[in-house]
Amino acid sequence: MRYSHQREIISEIVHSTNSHPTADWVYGEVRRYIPNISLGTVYRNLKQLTDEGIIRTIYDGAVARYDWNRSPHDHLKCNVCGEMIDVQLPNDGLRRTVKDEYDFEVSDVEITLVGKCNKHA
Amino acid sequence: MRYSHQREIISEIVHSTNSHPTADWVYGEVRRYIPNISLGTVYRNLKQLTDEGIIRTIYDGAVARYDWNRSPHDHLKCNVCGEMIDVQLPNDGLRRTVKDEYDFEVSDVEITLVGKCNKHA
DNA sequence: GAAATAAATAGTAATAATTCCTATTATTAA
DNA sequence: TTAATAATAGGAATTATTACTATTTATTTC
Ligand SMILES: [Mn+2]
Ligand SMILES: [Mn+2]
Ligand SMILES: [Zn+2]
Ligand SMILES: [Zn+2]
Repeated sequence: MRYSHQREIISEIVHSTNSHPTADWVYGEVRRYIPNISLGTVYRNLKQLTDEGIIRTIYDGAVARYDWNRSPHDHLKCNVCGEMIDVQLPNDGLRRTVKDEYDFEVSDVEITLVGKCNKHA
Repeated sequence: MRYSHQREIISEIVHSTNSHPTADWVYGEVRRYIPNISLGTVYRNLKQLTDEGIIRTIYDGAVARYDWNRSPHDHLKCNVCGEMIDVQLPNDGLRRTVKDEYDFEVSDVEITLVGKCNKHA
């Protein structure tokens, strides 16, 4: 994977926010710097960055969102303001439970708690 | 919501399997009983059944799957055979953690553990 | 530093999943 | 039975994403 200006900007933009942006939002931001970039280029690079482990892809319902935070963590999703908040929840218990009770070898834990964030009383 | 034959069959089909089927799979099955049913009807009814609380909609990556099991539960997803297995994991700890540490009011807990099921040694 | 090589791009077409639209049909209440 | 209207089939539209291709650009070689 050789250097490209567009990938560099895309990576910087994803790294600049905690909002877990969608491809479309990233596209809008990149255009401020590269007005004629194509949406396909944004998608291709977001995928490449994910494959290289530079960012993470997460799913919010049916749409993909991108996350600069690669360390294992979970999310709180506020269904009032839509915000996705990073949290680190203990999951050793869960891992052990499924290993013991279901003989299931866990490689990845995905936890999303949906509800109301503290901005709404 | 008044009675419809198509909705009845769709509901029965979702209730007949533990496989968390996609809309397309349900469509294929319903056609064995109602050959000229339309895919739109399948989607509309799956949504209505979800809204009425008769089934649940869950997301596996970007595609919706449907689940007859309405009681709160979690999923193990085997990335070898693709199976989604129902499990009940304790989450009181998680709820309390986010309530205390983030002042976040949880209404729904979504946990998916990805890995390898016991069918693969 | 120019030429050769091939990865990356812009622009656009294609696909997949899902929703919307509308004339017709079927369910239910009177 | 009839009237009111929810639901349907069939197809068009939408949304998110991927694929295609001629051209551009980064990197390597001389
Ligand atoms: Mn995150
Ligand atoms: Mn389930
Ligand atoms: Zn909020
Ligand atoms: Zn398996």
